[in-house]
Amino acid sequence: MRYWLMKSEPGDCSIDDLAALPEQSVAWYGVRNYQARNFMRDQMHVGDGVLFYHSNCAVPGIAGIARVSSTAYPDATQFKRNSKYFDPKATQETPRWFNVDVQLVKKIGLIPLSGLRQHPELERMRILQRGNRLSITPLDPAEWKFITHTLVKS
DNA sequence: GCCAACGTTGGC
DNA sequence: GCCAACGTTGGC
Repeated sequence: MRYWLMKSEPGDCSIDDLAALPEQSVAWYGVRNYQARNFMRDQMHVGDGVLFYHSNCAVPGIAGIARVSSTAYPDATQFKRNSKYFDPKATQETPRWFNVDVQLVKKIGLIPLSGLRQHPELERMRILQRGNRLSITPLDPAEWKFITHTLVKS
């Protein structure tokens, strides 16, 4: 069992968008960074915990709890010529990009980035490091527990 | 909208 | 393989 933080731009797919989807599940397509791809392809398992993070918006922060709901499979958008995620170097035989599915567990009251910074327990989180841009980052179990048990208001 | 930080590209 | 140029990310 591993834990992850996954960024989504709410203008693209917000926590409410996720909640409105069938099965409250979404294919995490569009990742075009090798490190993030490798996390999905090589290290994620069904049932892994996910913090659903809103990035590039007015109040960035953790908006919900989710779970990995599929193993990785080729990202369909890499083959679609009219998609902004189209990759001319990818082929059906040798796909370059992969994604998992992510399913909502529960929406939470937004924990803003500024709030995360208040807690010494979380100071090593990748999301809080200067210059971090990686859209998928692993979480320590202790960080997951602190956030989901202590910060999340039930 | 600004801009620092980072990843990728491509000439050499 | 180096590294300058470029494009993107994402907080502010």
